[in-house]
Amino acid sequence: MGEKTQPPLRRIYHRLLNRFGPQSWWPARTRFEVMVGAILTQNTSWTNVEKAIAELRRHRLLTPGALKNVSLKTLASLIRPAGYFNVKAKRLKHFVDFFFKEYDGRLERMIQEPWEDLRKKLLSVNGIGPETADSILLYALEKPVFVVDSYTKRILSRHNFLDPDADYQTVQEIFMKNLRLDVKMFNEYHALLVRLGKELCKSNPRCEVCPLNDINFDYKAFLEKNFFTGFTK
DNA sequence: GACCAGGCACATC
DNA sequence: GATGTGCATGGT
Repeated sequence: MGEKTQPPLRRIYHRLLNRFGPQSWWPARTRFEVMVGAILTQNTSWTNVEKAIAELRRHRLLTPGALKNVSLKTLASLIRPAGYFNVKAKRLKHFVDFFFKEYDGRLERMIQEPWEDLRKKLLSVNGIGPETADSILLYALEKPVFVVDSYTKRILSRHNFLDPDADYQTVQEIFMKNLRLDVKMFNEYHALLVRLGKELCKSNPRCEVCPLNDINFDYKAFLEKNFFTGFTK
């Protein structure tokens, strides 16, 4: 595709907020629960994750200590509804092991670390990639990091602000170099993009009713380009 | 029954 | 470095 112009990030944000209202993320009772949810929701719908979280809660496993002591087998069976349960059970274990090894299982120790250092450490944990790390940083620890996900890319590229296969860091920098590093706003912004993605920007989009439809977006050209090839990006 | 969902690691070229 | 594949359930 041709040259991309800089997306009007403030305008987009206010449009979304005006249309959908505050999303009050992350849906969780504790910081630790946010971190668990961040791993469980990898490539998985939140409704399925909720079922897994409910099971963990029912078994009183939503604390670092309890999760550390439960067997891998039991853990996997409880998080079944979240999908990829064998993989995710290991990932949760890797994460709690890391949490105890680095911070003695104490949130207050983790949260006082500069987020740039913490981010690097999180990324070194097997099973934690950039989106999961940033979700933990922003939503569990309230660090000013912008979370990029597939919806973010899809929405920006549909509106021709982004190459569809731009990498994570490129997309993240668009936001973090052009907005105030504001935890509350980053929280809301990402949640709003997910809301837009779920509601209107799915594989069968109705972009003519998208609240961003007049922001650098040629709906007719979009349809001509994508109608026979699918809308997945 | 196909397709999708708030990714990531690993193999292979 | 780019590209492909396995992981798995539940909703539409």
